[in-house]
Amino acid sequence: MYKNVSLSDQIFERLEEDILFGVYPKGEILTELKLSESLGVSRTPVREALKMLEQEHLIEDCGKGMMVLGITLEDAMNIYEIRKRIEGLAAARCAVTATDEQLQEIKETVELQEFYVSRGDSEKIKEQDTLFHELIYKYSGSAVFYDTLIPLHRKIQKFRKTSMEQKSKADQSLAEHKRIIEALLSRDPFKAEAAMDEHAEHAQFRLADTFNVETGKDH
Amino acid sequence: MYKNVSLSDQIFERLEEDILFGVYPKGEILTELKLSESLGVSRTPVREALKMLEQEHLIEDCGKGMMVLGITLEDAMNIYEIRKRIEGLAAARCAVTATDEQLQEIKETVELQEFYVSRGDSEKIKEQDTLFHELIYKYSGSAVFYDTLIPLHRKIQKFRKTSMEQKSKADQSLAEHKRIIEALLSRDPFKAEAAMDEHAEHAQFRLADTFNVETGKDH
DNA sequence: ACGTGAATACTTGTATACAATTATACAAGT
DNA sequence: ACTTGTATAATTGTATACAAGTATTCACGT
Repeated sequence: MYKNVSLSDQIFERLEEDILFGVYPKGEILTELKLSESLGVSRTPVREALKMLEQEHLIEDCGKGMMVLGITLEDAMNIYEIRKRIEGLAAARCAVTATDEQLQEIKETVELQEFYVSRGDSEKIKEQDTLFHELIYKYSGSAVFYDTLIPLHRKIQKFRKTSMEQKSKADQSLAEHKRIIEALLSRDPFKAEAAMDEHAEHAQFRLADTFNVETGKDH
Repeated sequence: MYKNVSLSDQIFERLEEDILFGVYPKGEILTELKLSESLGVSRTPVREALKMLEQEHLIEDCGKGMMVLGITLEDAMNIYEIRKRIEGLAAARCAVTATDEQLQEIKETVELQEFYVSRGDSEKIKEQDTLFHELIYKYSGSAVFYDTLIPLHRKIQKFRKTSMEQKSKADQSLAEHKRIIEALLSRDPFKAEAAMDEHAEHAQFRLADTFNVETGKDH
């Protein structure tokens, strides 16, 4: 399920990160030829990587190459609106369907996150946060949750990392993860759903606070 | 935003439909060479089509080719669980952000749907149903909703079509679409959200009834 | 100065060739 | 009968060649 060994995949991951972290700013135009030359490979794997980025809606064909779209703060807020509504469900399913070993795997990410929070390493915190959520999607018992939530969660990694640079926010996030893993370990889908819903809600607040956005209501 | 002209895209659409409708049953193995020969094209576009199908999780690399996964009834039920939670939000946004022309475009699909319901043409009903929902995603004001909901809605088209073969269910669905477009035209996000949420809920019931599934609760 | 049109360069889509990996079949030894 | 090793076949990953379409440039006429 998770092999990223081919050149195409490597290039995809690299470009995805570069786009999400602004190395290639919005509006920049990427062409197969230039990328293949700068990366020292042929057009074929570059082309496949661009196809994947296009499917993720991070770039767009603009006639003279692929234009970088990237992720706006507004996109991120909308992603949280969606996550608030379905991550709890995924967590509830996970509480019921995951094996004990899988729950231990999730627990491990919380412990590592605690370690990195004590060190103030926001990059590593973000990594464990990513793993925590992705494992819950993975063990939710249906690929539908995984496939739907993974791209959303991946796309906001830059914003998540920035939030984690504030100690108080990193502490809050960790505390919420602890409540979630506790609910999962006690096999309580209701508690897991509630804890995850609250986590998503708070994470959105933290994002809004970090970037001084009006949280507001949807309508 | 919507150009599907290249061979890759044509092959993708054809294979996607064939997989979703069971022409290629679950477990069947597709190889680039065989497909390229049977379609009379080179491996390159076939390869790209397979990459897209893999990203949509409809096929999976199994070492000796790509194995067809397809969509199970359980997947479809999970997709409805997700749609129930976020389609209402998309509709609410649409009520606020869509232009009058765009709303007319949506209304048009309801009128065509009514025509096809009177004829009992389930294929055409499904097509207009698809268009109705996809336009709402599209005019929801954020690509995030579109990108998230489109693959989910596409994947269950076979189940939607089967449901629409029963006159009573087609009538119900049409009536619900009418309520939604009415709310959209009155620019009422709350009514639009409520009407869409109810529609998704009922559509799930109709699916469950059609295939004799326990609707149950999530947990 | 401005529009028009042709030539040019750029970019992608597709086909094909080749290399490398992996699966398969089959034979030999225990 | 079962494993092991080897040869063979199948399959994909990557590079490259070529064609077609599209944008750009620049010269020319007005």
